[in-house]
Amino acid sequence: MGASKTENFTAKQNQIAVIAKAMGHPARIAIIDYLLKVDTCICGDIVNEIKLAQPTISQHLKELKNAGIIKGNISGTAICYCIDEKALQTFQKYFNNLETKLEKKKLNCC
Amino acid sequence: MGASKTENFTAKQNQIAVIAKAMGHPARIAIIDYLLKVDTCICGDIVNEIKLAQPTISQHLKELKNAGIIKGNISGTAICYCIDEKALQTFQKYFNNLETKLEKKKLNCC
DNA sequence: TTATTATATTGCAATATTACGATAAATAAT
DNA sequence: ATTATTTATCGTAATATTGCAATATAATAA
Repeated sequence: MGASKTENFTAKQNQIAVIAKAMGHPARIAIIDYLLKVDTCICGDIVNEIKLAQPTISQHLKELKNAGIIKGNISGTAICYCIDEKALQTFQKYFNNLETKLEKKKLNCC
Repeated sequence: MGASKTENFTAKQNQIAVIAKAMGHPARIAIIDYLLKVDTCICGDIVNEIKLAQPTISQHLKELKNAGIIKGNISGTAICYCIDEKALQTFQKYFNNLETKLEKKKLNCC
C-alpha cells in the first residue's frame, strides 16, 4: 500500500499526525531551529545553513508550509519564511494534555 | 534517494525528528491515545479498537517502541504495552523551549 | 531588453512506509 | 500431546519520501 488509512481515525488524530509528520525529518527540525534562532525572517540562507541542495530545501519548506508550521511572504526576488504559530500551538495543546494524563496515572503500568 | 542525510544534522535534531516521525501517523496517535485512555496496560485489544489488521498494528507498535514512546511486558500469551515517558519528555522539553523562544520574538515577523 | 538573483517545479532514481495475507513462535488450556 | 490464543515475522504490492540535476518562473538590476 504505502498510503495511510486516514478514514479510520478522528480528525484530531489526523491533524496531530500531519503536524508530527512534518516535524519528522531532521532537515525540517533544523529549519525550525534556524527560523527561531535568527531574529529576522529568513529566505534562502537556509540553503547556506543546511547542507542540502536548493530544490531539496524548497521541498522541505513546502511540507512545513502545508502543515501550517511556517508561512512565507514574497519580498522582492526572495521569499521571507517564518514560523506560523497556529499548528505548533495545536500540537502543544495536544501534548500538554497528554503529559497531564500521564502524570495522573503514574505507576499504574508495566 | 529516500534516505535522510542524518549526518548533516545535530544529534538533538535527529533525536527530535525520530520521535516526531514516530508520532507522524494517525494509527500511532490513536494507539497513544488509547494507551492513555485505558487505566490498565493494553495488548491486543488495540487491534479491536483500531480498524487495521493485526500485523499492521504490530508493526506500528514496533515503531513506537523503537522510538522509545512505548514499552512492552510479556504477560502470558499477551504482551502488555504502555507509554514510556522518556521520549515524550525529551520531546516536550524541546517543544516548550521552542514555544518560549517564539513568544519572545512575537511580531518580529512576516 | 538582458542579465542576475532567488525560489519553485519537473523528472527521476533510490529507498522507506504502509498494509495485509500467510505463517511462525510461544505460552496457556484441554 | 493437541489445540487455542496472542503476537511477531516474512514476503510482497502499492504508494510515499528523499534528494538532486535540470529547468522554469518571477522580480529586480544593469
